[in-house]
Amino acid sequence: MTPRRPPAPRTRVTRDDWLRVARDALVNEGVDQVKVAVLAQRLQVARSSFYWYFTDRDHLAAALLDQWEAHNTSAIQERASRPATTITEATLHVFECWADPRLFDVPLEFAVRDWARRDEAVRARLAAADEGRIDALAAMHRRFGFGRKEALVRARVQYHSQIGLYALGVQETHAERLRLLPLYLRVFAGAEASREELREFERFVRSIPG
Amino acid sequence: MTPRRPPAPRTRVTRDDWLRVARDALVNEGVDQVKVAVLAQRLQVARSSFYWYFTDRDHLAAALLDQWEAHNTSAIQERASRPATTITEATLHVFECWADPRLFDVPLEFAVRDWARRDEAVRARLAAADEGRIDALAAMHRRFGFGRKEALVRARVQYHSQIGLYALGVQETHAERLRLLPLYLRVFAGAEASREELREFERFVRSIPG
DNA sequence: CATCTTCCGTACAGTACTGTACGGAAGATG
DNA sequence: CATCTTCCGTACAGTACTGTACGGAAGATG
Repeated sequence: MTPRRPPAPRTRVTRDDWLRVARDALVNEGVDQVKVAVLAQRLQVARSSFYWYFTDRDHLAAALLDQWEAHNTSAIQERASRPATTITEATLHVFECWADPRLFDVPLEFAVRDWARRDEAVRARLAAADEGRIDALAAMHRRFGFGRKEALVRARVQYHSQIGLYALGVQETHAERLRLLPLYLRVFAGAEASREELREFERFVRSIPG
Repeated sequence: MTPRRPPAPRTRVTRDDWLRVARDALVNEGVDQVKVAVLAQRLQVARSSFYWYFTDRDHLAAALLDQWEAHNTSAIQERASRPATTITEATLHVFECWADPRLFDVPLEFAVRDWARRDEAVRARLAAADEGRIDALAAMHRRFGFGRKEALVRARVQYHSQIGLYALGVQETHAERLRLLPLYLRVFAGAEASREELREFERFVRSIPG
């Protein structure tokens, strides 16, 4: 009846493989391009494998969102709440998130933001995340004597500015980042960083691989 | 042969109609959802009408980009180069762009940014636009005595912060915007705005319809 | 090594699009 | 009012996807 097939190398893939290529497609091509057929081709496997791990496309989308939330949301809050003796030192702690791609997955963050603009449920999750992050930054400023309103404004400016920087897709080198650092701190923190604080941050930046 | 059709109301559409629904689809659903079949249905017309005005989808995409460039790029540069006696007054001029949706089409701006993340040619046009806008803001700061480096940083912070604010999809009311205005100015311009300047901007905001 | 479980290849049915061909309707023009 | 031009309806061919059905391969298990 059915002619015997050649032994075939049998490239099996895991659920994580599907998630990984889905994340890449989301980041590089947008949520509309996260297509089962396309991912299957990239994984060199039949689409039916997908339907073993996920019920449908919506199920995959939910899994991608869970991954984003678990990774990016805590990074900022952790750094913002870390003990510091000056506002500039505290601000530099937060800067570590922006400097180290392992702490904050920028491409994924923006893919989710694009996605949110077209999906009500995603939008709600994202708004909650933004609020939590800004609250953490505002609390940080308040610990260094800023009033409630000014702390909120400074938190917003800092967060918006960073998100905006990413939104523009600016590719600053580490060198330029360090060169302009004192000026950024003057604007964001309203104070001058000490030599030691700057040196400490520079050490951190140099320790980032890549 | 062919049975006579009922007279049919004949809803004809123009090239601008196609562009309008395409813009709306781009803004609300992303470039991947700008589909001839969908737009035709929204216009209640056959798809063949589209192919009368445009050669294909790519041609429509180019027309959308032209429209964006013509509208949004000049608004900021015009306000940034307008004469002013203080840095706060100059900054408030630029703020008019962010306050008045007629001057700067925010939804379209962000739809184009999403699009650029996935399309090389769009990315290049967007990068050129960003650079031109920031240059205009930096030149504005230099006119008020800031050094070259600090003028650039202040231009960036202001522009990035605004783009970031939009990226977050923050919906500030005019009232809140006005309430926090002096604080934003202190951060961006590094100076206090005069009562008269604030009152002038408030008048502008109140004159915006809607 | 017989059976069980996990995963995937193939095939099918259905949907949603793109672009082309062509004829004809309706208004514009002399 | 005959002809011309502009635009659109219908029909067709082709492509790219989604989700389901089912059988079977390959490793896991006793």
